[in-house]
Amino acid sequence: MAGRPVHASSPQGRFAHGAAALDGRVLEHAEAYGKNLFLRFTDRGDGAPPWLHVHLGLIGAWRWFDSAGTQTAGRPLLAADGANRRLLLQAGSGADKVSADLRGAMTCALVDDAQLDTLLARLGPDPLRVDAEPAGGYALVRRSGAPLGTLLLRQDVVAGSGLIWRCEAPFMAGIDPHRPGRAVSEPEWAALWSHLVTTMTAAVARGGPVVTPPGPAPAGEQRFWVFRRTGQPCRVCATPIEVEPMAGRSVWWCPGCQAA
DNA sequence: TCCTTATGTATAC
DNA sequence: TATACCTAAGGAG
Repeated sequence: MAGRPVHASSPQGRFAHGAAALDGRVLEHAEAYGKNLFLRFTDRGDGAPPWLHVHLGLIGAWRWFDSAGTQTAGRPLLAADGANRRLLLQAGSGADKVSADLRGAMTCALVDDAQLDTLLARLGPDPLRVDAEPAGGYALVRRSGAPLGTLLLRQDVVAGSGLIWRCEAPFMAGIDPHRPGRAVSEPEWAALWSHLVTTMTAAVARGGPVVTPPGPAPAGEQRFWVFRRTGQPCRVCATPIEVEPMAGRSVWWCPGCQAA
């Protein structure tokens, strides 16, 4: 949609004011920082903020449709209806028309440059960005007594990391997620970061879902080293994968491969 | 039809 | 640490 005027509406009504402020403006570009998506729209001179900030949270999703109304991307919606559309963006006309349907997002708001700066200031290095500086994340890790598995959920440590990565990255680096941050060495952090860059980049290239172990996986299948593999044998050493609550959510790890 | 779960985070204790 | 919030799918009854 970039470079084209966009028709915006909020069929659900929850974002009606914002959609009205966006309607008809040209989308200049889209950029992601961690889990946050920012869309910049041209200034129409009416004082409306330039940025649309979207965070999908736990359940949000974008779904894309072509001019015929056929879904072309995003998780299929079985019981399709327009009632829960937070934001509907449409660009082009005739056969070139495309639509993006946003549902269930945790955040969908217009922000100005200052608010954007505030949001970005809370984010640490993003493994998917070439300008990322992982040392900033390590500075927080090395002076924290919190477990690595907890630190890897913090967006100021690694922007974009989440439950999958807080399990998979420690496995790939051979570190027990219970290990306190201050006991993670600089080379170990470098290894964690390298694994995050490689696997997150691969996930984006694949268009998801995420696949961390090397080797072929059937289209649409998710394969992980430890994530949600409670009791199953480790793919490396066959030790049963363990699970336990950490920071209010589950953490999975291999007691055989991951050094305390 | 109801209940649970989901790759997240802000806020109130 | 608990809970609220948003939506949709799958399973139990």
